[in-house]
Amino acid sequence: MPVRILIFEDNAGLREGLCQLLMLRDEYEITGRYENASQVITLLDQHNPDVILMDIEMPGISGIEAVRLIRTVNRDVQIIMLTVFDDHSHVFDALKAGANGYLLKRNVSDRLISSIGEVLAGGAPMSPSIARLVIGEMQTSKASAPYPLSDREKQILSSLADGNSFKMIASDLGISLETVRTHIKRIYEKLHVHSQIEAVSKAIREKLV
Amino acid sequence: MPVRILIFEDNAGLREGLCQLLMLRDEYEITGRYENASQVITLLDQHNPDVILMDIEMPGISGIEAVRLIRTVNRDVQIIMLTVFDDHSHVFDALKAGANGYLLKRNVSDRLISSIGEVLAGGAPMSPSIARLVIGEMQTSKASAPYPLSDREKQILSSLADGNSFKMIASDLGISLETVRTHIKRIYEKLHVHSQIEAVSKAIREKLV
DNA sequence: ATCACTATCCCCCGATCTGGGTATTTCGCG
DNA sequence: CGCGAAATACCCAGATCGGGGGATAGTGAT
Repeated sequence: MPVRILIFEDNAGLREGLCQLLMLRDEYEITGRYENASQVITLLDQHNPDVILMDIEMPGISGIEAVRLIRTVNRDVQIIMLTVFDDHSHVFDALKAGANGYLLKRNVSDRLISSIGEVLAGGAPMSPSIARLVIGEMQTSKASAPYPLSDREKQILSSLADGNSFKMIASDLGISLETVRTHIKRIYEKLHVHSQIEAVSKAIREKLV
Repeated sequence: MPVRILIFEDNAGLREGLCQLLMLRDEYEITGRYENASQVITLLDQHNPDVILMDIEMPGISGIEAVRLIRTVNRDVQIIMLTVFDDHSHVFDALKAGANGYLLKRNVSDRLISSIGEVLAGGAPMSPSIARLVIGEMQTSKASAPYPLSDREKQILSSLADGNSFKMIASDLGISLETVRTHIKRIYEKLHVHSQIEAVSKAIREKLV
């Protein structure tokens, strides 16, 4: 059985180019090609594709909106974004919406075939710069601030961040309320903050908890 | 100038295999190969590599620890993890520590060469299952619970999360303190929380702000 | 024209937190 | 052995917050 592919791409030249490229191989079947995604849900039912190639910028609804729509009714079809945008927000919005891969158009010619194979094998094909962007996201967590909090202080801070009052923390840890307060005061000094909110917000954002 | 490669891998067989594979190509130069990373900083200085292949499980210090150490002194060398572990915590710890790529040993034979090229070109080579894990991470920021906060409420919540007191929020927005309090009460109801801390912690973690 | 929702404002009271102190014990380090 | 860091505990005064009321006004949908 050939792999069923559905294409959404508003640029007619590129759209036909993609089709040509894929039709060279008989393991692929283009079940449909459209210049916008306004009927995406209906078309999804009609064609029941294995893979969708989705442009982002199209007249009517955007490719990212389309992905969101698709994911409300179908978690299985593999979606590869195919676009010129390599900025942070397009990439993350698309991935959060539920895309499985993200290819820049300039990489399409040499990576499309392998990417379709990869996405069907449970992978997440991405252009190199996109992959770097994605892992860069998780690396931002670190570095900046090695606050010298003691173990006890970290423990109390994280309990505080879970929404516990001083009283609750005290009884959780089996120590006096006043002791909790003393720890909290030192935490404030070390973090250069003056309230629970600031401490918790700083702690969460800088990944101390 | 050949690409200078440094290898840390405790399994002698695999280590030699990697060398054989790379030495087939004269654009690569193995400047060193070691069975543990205990001298990693010294060796880094000595060899000044372009790419490091790093196992995770080694006697002495782990590959992840080694990456952390390397990143304290060098942001430029490209590091590819080479390991059998494909679980969430190994992968994320390694990437957070500063690795640029993550290959499973079972994919090494067919992807090593292309991965080295990719990492040098500013990409982030990953085994397919790893890539899927990574993008799965950002999709967990699930849209499942879109709390129906009004615009004003979101604004106030995010100001609160920045560490502002009710008083500060009131004067920032040019409204009365009591109005801020009313909004806050409604936010608590909608979020099912009972304090600033809980609200802010929930807001940040579910990234409503 | 009524309903639901939003944004605005006010009061009260008790609980909680903040900032300023002081003090004891334990533990590791030189 | 003395020193500092960490953990423990207490007191007080004033600010802030949480939960309970009630109130007016505008907007958009039905």
